[in-house]
Amino acid sequence: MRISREQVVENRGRILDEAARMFRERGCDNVTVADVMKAAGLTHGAFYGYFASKDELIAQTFAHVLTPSPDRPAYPKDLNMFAALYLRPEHRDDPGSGCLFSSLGCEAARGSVEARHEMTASVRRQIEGFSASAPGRTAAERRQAATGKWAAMIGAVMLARIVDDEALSDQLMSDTLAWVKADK
Amino acid sequence: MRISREQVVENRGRILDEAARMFRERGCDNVTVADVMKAAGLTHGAFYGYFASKDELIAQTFAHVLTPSPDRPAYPKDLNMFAALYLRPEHRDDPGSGCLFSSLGCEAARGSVEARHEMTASVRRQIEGFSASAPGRTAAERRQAATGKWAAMIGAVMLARIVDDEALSDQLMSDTLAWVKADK
DNA sequence: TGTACATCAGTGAACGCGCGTTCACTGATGTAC
DNA sequence: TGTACATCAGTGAACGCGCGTTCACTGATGTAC
Repeated sequence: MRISREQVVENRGRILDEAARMFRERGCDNVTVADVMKAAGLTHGAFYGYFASKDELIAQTFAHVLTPSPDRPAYPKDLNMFAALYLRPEHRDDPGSGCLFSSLGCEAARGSVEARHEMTASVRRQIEGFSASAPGRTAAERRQAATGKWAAMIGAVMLARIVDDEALSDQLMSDTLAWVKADK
Repeated sequence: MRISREQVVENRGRILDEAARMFRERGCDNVTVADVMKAAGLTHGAFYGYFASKDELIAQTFAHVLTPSPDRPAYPKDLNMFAALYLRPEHRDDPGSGCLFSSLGCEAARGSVEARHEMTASVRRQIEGFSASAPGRTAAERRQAATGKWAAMIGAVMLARIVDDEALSDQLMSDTLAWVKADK
C-alpha cells in the first residue's frame, strides 16, 4: 500500500517523536523496534524502509532531540531561568519529554560513535550558550560556572529520579537549585 | 562436585565483584548472567544457587558496591578531597571500579524497587557525610552546597564519558572541579 | 485530461540468535555412627 | 579415628521467549504517453 511522499515525511517524523519519548522513558534497550513502530501507527516491517538499523534510529533520534529547530525551540539560554525550569518536579516526573542527558546519559557513554558525536555537539552548544549568562570576570570563569551548574542540574535530576522517597527527591532538586542560583 | 562452605562464600564474593565491575563498564542490560559467572570462574548453571534472578543479582551488586565495609573503605568525606579524586581522567576512564551513580544512574532510575532502595540509602549517607565539610553558615546551606557539588561531580563525569573529544572531556572535568572548589 | 504501467511503502509471516531460566546428573563435602 | 551415607554446589544440555532483521506479497501512488 504505497503512500504519498508527504505521508512518508510525516511518518518519519512520528517515528522519531515516538522513539524520542519512549527511549527517554524506558531506556533504548527496553524499547523494541516494534514498540516504536506501533506507537507511530505502523508495523515493524516498515521500519527498515526508514532506518538501516536500530542503532541508526537511536543516533537519529538523539540528533532529532538535540538539534534546535523552529518547532522545538531551545530552552532559555539564561542559566538561572533554565535551572528553575529544569529542577522542577514536572521535569523529573516526565523524562519522556525532558532532557536527554539526565535520562540516557549513562547509556550514551557506552553508545555508538554516531550517538556520542551528536551529544558532543550539543554539549558544546549548551556550554557556549550558558556561558553568556554565567557569573565570572573572565571567559574561563564564566565557562567553569556554566559547566559546573549545568552538570549539577543533570546530576540532580538523575538522582531525584533514582531516589524512592519523594521528600528526599524534592529536596535534592530544591537544594541543587538554591546552590546553582547562589552566585559567588 | 560439592565444594566447601568457605568456597561458597568466596564464590559469592567473586560473583558480586565481577558483576560490579562488568555492570559499571557495560551497563546491566549488556552483561549476561553467563558473562558474570564465567568471569567468576563458574558456569551459568550455578548462578541460581546464589541468586533467585538477574534482578536480584543487580540489587545485591548495588548493595555490595554502595555499602561501606572494612576492605572497601568509603571515599574521603571531605568534599574538596573527594572532588579532586572524583574529577580525574583515571576515574572517567575506569568506570568498572568507579562511582555507581555516574555509570548506572540513568538505568537505576528505571530499575527495581530493591535497587533504587539501596541507592536511596547511599544518597542519604553521601549527602550527610559531605555536609560536614561543605561551606555555609546554616545546616541547610551546607546541605545545599553538599548536594549541588556532588550532583555536579556526577553529572560532569557522565558528560565527560559521553563526549568524543578528549580535550573537551578533560575541560568538562577540570571546569567542574574549579567550580566545585570555588566556595562562596 | 485520461489511461496503463512502474514504482515502492506497508504488511505480516518467518528466521536466527541470544538470553534468562530449568533440570537431571555428577561427585566432592559434611555428618552420623 | 574410620566408614557409609546424605547432602548439595557445580555442570552442561535444553527450553521458551523475545528481539532485530529479512522477504514475498499487496495495493495505492506517481508517471509516461
